[in-house]
Amino acid sequence: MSAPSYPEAILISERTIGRLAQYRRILTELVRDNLETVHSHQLALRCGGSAAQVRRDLMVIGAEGSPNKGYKCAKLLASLAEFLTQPGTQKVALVGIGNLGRALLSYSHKQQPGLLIVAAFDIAPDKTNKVIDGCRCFHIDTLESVIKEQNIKVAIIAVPGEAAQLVADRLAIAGVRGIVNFAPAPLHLPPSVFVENIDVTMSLEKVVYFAAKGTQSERNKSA
Amino acid sequence: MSAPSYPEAILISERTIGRLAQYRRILTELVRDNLETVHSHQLALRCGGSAAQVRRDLMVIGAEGSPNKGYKCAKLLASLAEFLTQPGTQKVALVGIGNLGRALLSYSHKQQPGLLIVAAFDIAPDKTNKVIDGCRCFHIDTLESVIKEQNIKVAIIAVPGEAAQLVADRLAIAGVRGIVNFAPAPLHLPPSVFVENIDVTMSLEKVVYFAAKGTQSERNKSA
DNA sequence: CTCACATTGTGAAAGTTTTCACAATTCATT
DNA sequence: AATGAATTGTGAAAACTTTCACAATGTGAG
Ligand SMILES: NC(=O)c1ccc[n+]([C@@H]2O[C@H](COP(=O)([O-])OP(=O)(O)OC[C@H]3O[C@@H](n4cnc5c(N)ncnc54)[C@H](O)[C@@H]3O)[C@@H](O)[C@H]2O)c1
Ligand SMILES: NC(=O)c1ccc[n+]([C@@H]2O[C@H](COP(=O)([O-])OP(=O)(O)OC[C@H]3O[C@@H](n4cnc5c(N)ncnc54)[C@H](O)[C@@H]3O)[C@@H](O)[C@H]2O)c1
Repeated sequence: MSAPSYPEAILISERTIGRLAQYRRILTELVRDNLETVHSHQLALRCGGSAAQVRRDLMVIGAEGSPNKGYKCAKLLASLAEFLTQPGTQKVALVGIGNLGRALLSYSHKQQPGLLIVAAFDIAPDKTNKVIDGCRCFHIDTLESVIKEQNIKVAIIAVPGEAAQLVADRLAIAGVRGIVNFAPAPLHLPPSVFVENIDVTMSLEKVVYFAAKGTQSERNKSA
Repeated sequence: MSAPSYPEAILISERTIGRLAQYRRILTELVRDNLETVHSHQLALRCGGSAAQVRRDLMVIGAEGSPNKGYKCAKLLASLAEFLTQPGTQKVALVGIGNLGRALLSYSHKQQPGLLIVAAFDIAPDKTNKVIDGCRCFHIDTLESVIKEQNIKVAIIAVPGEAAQLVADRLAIAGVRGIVNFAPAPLHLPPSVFVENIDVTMSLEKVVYFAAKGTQSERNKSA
């Protein structure tokens, strides 16, 4: 017996996972447009990377293309979808129904296959106990019970910076394993919770800097 | 005489610039709270990095701290502000007054010292020729003239993906040198224009992946 | 005044990510 | 069938980023 002692599941970098998600989005379009096959350099063009990088990324999920013909769109899309976990499957919670929160609700709602925000929370009574863009809005007091009831594992934080850590702690205790954080404050959480920060002000300041000084190529990318 | 032939202005990485912007934000708070000095490890805690990294970052702008006492908050803030170009100085344009665009307008408006959105554009007549959150909204047809008139160098794109490249081209021709792009499409522009992509869907998918699989530490960060 | 200590500044090591470059493979055409 | 052109898969190099670790340096206590 003894656990098979896997070759220690090769861990895949955050960067690579992000790009794989992009490839999925692109392939969804290609398949919709009835494209049969696609070359690495075409994918590179559509995501802003290099062909070599596309091939390397696809290597990690064991995708196979054929020389001179490239990758089969449908097959590759299926591989990516399986690898990344089906979209639409994951239920997402939103905390903070302010200006940004409402934009995200309308966005989630519109996305075709995308991730779905199924519950939103706020502390302001006038924002709760209603349905916005098809999503039920609850008072923050019910956060734990709703998250557990619906077995939600992913959340988005869109509350003011001062409230972010408190909200994050509660989410983590309620069982959330991954958070997208829009508040400009670092979250201190156990490493079992994955956090992705989106800091719009920081991005703007970067752009201001490089717009003023000489630019720095528009390489790499994305949040 | 002869131009001093600078030691070839050491080019500073995008990552570092982003963190310097974070330090500035943190220091603004510290100064507001009348803190005299700050240690590298305190800054690290408040931005989610390591003390060594903070020191290395500050090194590139030639900041000086004193052993055992750390950095002088006021002086460091001044150095950062000078290095990054004064905030509030830079005028920003917004293209796309949809759900996200309006959230950004209200945000810009609220930010204390922050970057200021001074002109917004949309193609829909019902969104233009009014003032939202203190920002004048114009029809997209007037983009070139307004941008040139106000000498705007930085813009935010918040239009649907299909329109993004077209808008970007027009911005670049009008003289914009840096763009924050929220549309999930890569922009192909001359390298003299700096582009920072913020891809919310990609970030969410990353979080979904790492929430499902074992996590990957909440290291590094931000957009 | 001297000592013990906390902290900076930084060269060098370690780690990570991207790019290069090329053999192997497939397909279209002759 | 053989040739040539295009493209994949991937080891190895290059480039870049972070961490380590420690000498140098102020600071405050005794
Ligand atoms: N608006 C933007 O475009 C934008 C862009 C980038 C980042 N952000 C960040 O996103 C966050 C939200 O921004 P916003 O513009 O939507 O602000 P907002 O003030 O419009 O909305 C914040 C919402 O959070 C709610 N809230 C406050 N404390 C709470 C708590 N403890 N629990 C639950 N809900 C609480 C408020 O009632 C409000 O509805 C802020 O941290 C902001 O810095 C906003
Ligand atoms: N809403 C979100 O939370 C969110 C999050 C991440 C990314 N995004 C992306 O940001 C962009 C905008 O999202 P949104 O939710 O605000 O969409 P939206 O449909 O609410 O707004 C888009 C706006 O762009 C305008 N527009 C369309 N074509 C234009 C053109 N050629 N020139 C000028 N204006 C034009 C429309 O009139 C509309 O007002 C999209 O690319 C979306 O994928 C949105």
